[in-house]
Amino acid sequence: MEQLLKKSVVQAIKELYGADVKEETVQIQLTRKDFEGDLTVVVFPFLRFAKKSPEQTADDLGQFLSRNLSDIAKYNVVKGFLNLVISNAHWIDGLNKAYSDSNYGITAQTDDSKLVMVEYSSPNTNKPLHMGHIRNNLLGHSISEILKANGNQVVKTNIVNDRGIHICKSMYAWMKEGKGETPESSGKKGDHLVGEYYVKFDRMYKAEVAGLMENGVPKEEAEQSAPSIIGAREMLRKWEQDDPEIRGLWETMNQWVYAGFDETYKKLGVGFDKIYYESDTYKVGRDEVMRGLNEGVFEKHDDGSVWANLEPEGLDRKILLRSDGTSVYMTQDIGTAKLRYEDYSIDKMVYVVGNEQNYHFQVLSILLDKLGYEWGKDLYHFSYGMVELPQGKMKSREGTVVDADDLVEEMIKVARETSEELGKLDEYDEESKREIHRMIALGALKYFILKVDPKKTMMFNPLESIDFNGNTGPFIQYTYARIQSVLRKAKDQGLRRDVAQTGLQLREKEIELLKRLNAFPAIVKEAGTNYSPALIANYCYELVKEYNQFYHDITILGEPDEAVRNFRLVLTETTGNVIQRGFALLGIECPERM
RNA sequence: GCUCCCUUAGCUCAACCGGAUAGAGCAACGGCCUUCUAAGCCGUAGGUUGUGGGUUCGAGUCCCGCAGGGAGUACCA
Repeated sequence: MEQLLKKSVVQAIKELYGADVKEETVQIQLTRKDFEGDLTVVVFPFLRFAKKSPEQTADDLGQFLSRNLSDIAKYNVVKGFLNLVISNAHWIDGLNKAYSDSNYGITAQTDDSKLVMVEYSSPNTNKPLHMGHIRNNLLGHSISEILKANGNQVVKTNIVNDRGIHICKSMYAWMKEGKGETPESSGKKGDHLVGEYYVKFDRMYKAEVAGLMENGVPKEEAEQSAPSIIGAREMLRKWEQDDPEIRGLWETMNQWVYAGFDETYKKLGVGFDKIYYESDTYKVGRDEVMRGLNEGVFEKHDDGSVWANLEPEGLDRKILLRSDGTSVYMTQDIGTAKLRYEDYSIDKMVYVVGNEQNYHFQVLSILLDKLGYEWGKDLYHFSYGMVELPQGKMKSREGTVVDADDLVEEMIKVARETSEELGKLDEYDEESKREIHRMIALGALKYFILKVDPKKTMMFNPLESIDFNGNTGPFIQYTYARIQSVLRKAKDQGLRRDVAQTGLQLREKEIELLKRLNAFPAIVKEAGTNYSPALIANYCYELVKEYNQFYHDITILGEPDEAVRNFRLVLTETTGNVIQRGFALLGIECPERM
């Protein structure tokens, strides 16, 4: 409709004023609620062609459009805004299409679909996942679903940062103080256990540095010469030299962590098509760096470290290999990228990584370009904002984190309590109840995170917890459950549904709802081009708010006129389908009752 | 120091690449369950969009200055 309208406006300007305007300059927006109408044309841009007042110009256009477009029932002019009222038949026709199309709003993949690889999660294997990782995982999963819904082929990938100084720190502390503790012996989840040793390392290290400083060693020297950091570095060096003992311990501890991560991923409902391990890719990266060095792209310092000089690009120098020959983060990212492009014919590479790494990706892109990869500059860093606590940023080492597993458990507990208080599920067995509580808890958590603009820093206050009323996931799930309840009752009464008649008189709430439903495909597209699950979340909220008003004001099953009742049932079912489809794009499930 | 980002109601967030009188939820107060699920619906109150300029028919949105907050700039990842 909007496309058609734009074309007609262009035509109108030509016929009325003899000027050529581009379709892009035609501004169509939804009419504000305070005015009568559905769509509004902004006429200010055309005044210079019309050489008339805004009101007069709008009126000219209004007359032209209602003559030429049958779906325009009437129009009115307020200042420079032309408000168009679209016919009911048009909206009902749109509803019927949505109702009959089991993929309404979704663009199917085809043979020449683009292949998009989405990297997300990418955890370090030295500590458990926290709230920040949850945001990353949920965004990555949702973005993947949204890209699929826009006709792309998507490969979800995870680069596990399983090697490096960080894991050596946990290993060092475990060797020193672990006394052979394992997940089995302690009953602790593997990632949590390893994380504890990471924290222990930090305490050990800080104590050593403090001790050295008390003995008059300067701070910087103390930080470099503390026994624990030297020990950890030594382990990293041995690891890169394939020392069997170190490799054995490393493998054991990593397995503990993977088992823990798998559990958390499963709970969150996220997954991957292809997993890369830094322990495999860093060598490829190291080879690439050496190649760059030989080709004169990088430079070697006297101490043996290898650097990229990015000063010509207006940036700094960046280290690529340490003086002891070990790799840094950047080294492996180069290798990982190369491997991926060898493994897949990638049209677009998306990195879901926090905005604290903006600089890193700027550099990565330049380095790959320097190494001769033409796709280097096409990497897209989906840069999302941090999750902050009232005390500020989360820090794993200092233990100021909201643990992912704890948070999910807490949410389930609250969901169960709320549910039991309301008592609507009393006649169900424990198993079904647990399943519904889980859906609601995750719905609340996921929606809470995904409804905010990914680019923005967001605040989470653990003390206030996450709401289940108002603009929340459970509110939207509740509406879905309510809809299913109506549909079940309709079925019990033997009511059949069929496409609605277009000639019906409609109530205002019904038209509002129809308009919302009509907008869904455009929202899915917009969410795709903007990489924004938040647009889907906010849309679902507005749709559901609209539906609840309709539900409250207007009877469905009690309507005596069969055609009208049928229309309302179609409207109800379609709303339910759109909610479910929209929520699926967010990775949120909808319970049939709650 | 240098670079980038942020600042909207008491709190958490919206505002469709510059459009009409800046919207929701939470918290507060008041109404609505004999009727399709009250995790709902309706209403009241709450704002000089951090601040000062500029650009134009029109600025929360674009440009410049200032204040406050954050991130990056490591032989950390």
